[in-house]
Amino acid sequence: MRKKVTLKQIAKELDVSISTVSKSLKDSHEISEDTRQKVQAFAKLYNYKPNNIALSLKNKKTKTIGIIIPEIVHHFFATVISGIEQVANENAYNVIVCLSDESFDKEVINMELLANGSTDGFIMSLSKETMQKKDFHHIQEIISQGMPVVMFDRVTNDVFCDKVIIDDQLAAYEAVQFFISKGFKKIALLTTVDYVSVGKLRTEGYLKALKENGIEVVEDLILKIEDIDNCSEKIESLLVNQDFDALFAVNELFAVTAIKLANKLGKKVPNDFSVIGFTDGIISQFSTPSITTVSQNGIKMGRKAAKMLIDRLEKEDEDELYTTELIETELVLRESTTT
Amino acid sequence: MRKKVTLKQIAKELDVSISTVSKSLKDSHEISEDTRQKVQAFAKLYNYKPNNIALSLKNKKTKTIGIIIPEIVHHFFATVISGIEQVANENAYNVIVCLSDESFDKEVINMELLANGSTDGFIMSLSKETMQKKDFHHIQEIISQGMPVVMFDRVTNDVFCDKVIIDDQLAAYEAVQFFISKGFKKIALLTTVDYVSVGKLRTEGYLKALKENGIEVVEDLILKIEDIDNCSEKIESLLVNQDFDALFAVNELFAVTAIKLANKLGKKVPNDFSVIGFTDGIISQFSTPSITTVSQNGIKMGRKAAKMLIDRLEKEDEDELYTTELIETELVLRESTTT
DNA sequence: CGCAGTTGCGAAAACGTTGTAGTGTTGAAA
DNA sequence: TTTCAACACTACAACGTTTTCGCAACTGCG
Repeated sequence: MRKKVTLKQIAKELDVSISTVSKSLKDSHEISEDTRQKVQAFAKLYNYKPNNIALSLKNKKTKTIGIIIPEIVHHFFATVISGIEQVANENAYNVIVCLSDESFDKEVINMELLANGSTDGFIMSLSKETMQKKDFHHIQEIISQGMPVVMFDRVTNDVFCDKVIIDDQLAAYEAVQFFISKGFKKIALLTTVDYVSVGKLRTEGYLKALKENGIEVVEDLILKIEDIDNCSEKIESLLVNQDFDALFAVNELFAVTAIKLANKLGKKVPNDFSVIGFTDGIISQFSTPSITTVSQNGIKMGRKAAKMLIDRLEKEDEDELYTTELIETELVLRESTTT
Repeated sequence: MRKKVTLKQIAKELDVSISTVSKSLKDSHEISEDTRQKVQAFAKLYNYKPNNIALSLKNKKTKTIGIIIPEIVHHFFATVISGIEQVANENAYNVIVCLSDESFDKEVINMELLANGSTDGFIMSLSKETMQKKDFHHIQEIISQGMPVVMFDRVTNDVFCDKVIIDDQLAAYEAVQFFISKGFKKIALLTTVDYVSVGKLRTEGYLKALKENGIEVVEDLILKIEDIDNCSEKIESLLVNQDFDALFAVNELFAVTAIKLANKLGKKVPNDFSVIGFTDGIISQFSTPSITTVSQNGIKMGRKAAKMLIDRLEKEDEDELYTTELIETELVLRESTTT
């Protein structure tokens, strides 16, 4: 076994000082051509690479970004990580990923762990439990220590920091407008409970579109779902008991579940009713019929978040001007809507 | 802004030595009750947490696992990460993720970067390019430096290290056996080019099942696809020109694509032919019809890999006995096969 | 020959932590 | 009165790196 070689060992071997070795490798003019070449040759031979940990300690910089997300087995979050990783890589940063599993405690523990020197900053999306508790002390604490934080997608107004979101309300509004432009008036909504910020905003967009077009809001057409894993029954009862010609779902799981249940009940999408989902994931692309959806560009979101964080890290003067960037969405037309 | 407090600062503030502070916080019996309490109270007040980087440097351990995978926007890899993360968390390890993007160079760069002190070991799945080039020097190098590596899914026999794989050949064999037990004799295969180890093994399982049952191998029923993004044409020509009553695909994308194209051509699954895919991902669950598939338990695979790595890290005596663990697969029956 | 300037290198501090090896004071036993 | 242990604490080295400062030896100039 050939352990990693250090400056000290090279120095000893060549009978020079550590400083000389370090300077030689950095092509310092203080060192004679002769010595420089000798050291460099030796270093190359033994494949010397400086120890990152030592560098981090010395420079008080880790060149590492901490990512805290609720789940990784979720296409949207995976794409965001992918985007972050791209920009991180371009800027010689590493990415360390922690999962909160939608748990407040895990979110706190992970952040505190990483904040103790392991990362230079954070990019995060709040866990459900955190949003419900509205407890953001752990984040405030980290920001107050001078460590930059960028929040994306699931954000809160209670914390001042940079944010990257899509304009959820506008996106939902446009989706519903699309329905209305097709002549649909009875539009159902499948959404989440209100503490999920994005669900709430999308609901607002839905309501706004109806109001602006003078369409009455029918409460029975709005289904707020708490538990995503057991949503079938509720959706089925909506399908059975209500009459509508279009359905807007705030995520793709709701959309595909509704379509599957409709099939079971002998209704056909889009013939009996049209469907628009949210988040352009695998499901929307590959289900039959494929689902028209509000595409939320995760890659772009990740890239933007990473850019914001790195900008702040590399900029010396810390201006307190936090910004919130909006990532544009796009309605991707597929088979679940009539043309 | 309240910067992180260090031992030195506490020592200065309380007018004691750094050692005293360190020992007080560790409840050393060398320190008087009085001093201990004073220090601990102060540390708590200022929310002292030891600096991970300094600890890493001192202990020559980072408590961090490096993960190198080809892609994160891929449900299977996401589940593996999830599994790794679970075990890592249980053992107070962190997880640092790097993406090779299926590129050899990125794989090398990322590994070398992380190997310079950032991680204690690696869990990785080879990039396509690496498998094609059969160049594993970067991995050998890291292992020879005494850093443990665990490979999963896309592995190679050319590197000696711990491995976690599914029995690809057996799994494919069983899937094809299932078809044969249903009376199907004309079984098509959608597979990858041979340098992708899993594709090759699954192909072998297919061939073995046919042979054992005395079924002639028809080359025209076997389609080896190079480029996953442009597979439609080739699959379509298979569907049009060949006649078969069952189709086995080595991943779910091939499976769903075949089903969609069949639909377009007026053929129905499973009425006209049955389909079995590989990898129990989102697509298989939510496509219509949902797809019978060989379930590859990513979580379990990740957990196992993490356990193997951590075991090796925590065990002092390094035995050179590398093992290869097999994760069992399961045929999940859904709508794409006749019952 | 004397002085300043250059060249080539080394010593040491710093980053934050831990643990070993002292050090000085007190009290009790011989 | 001496000796020794116990106590409570401090100094220092070490992990691997970078960088500032200092110190020789040599060069060139007057």
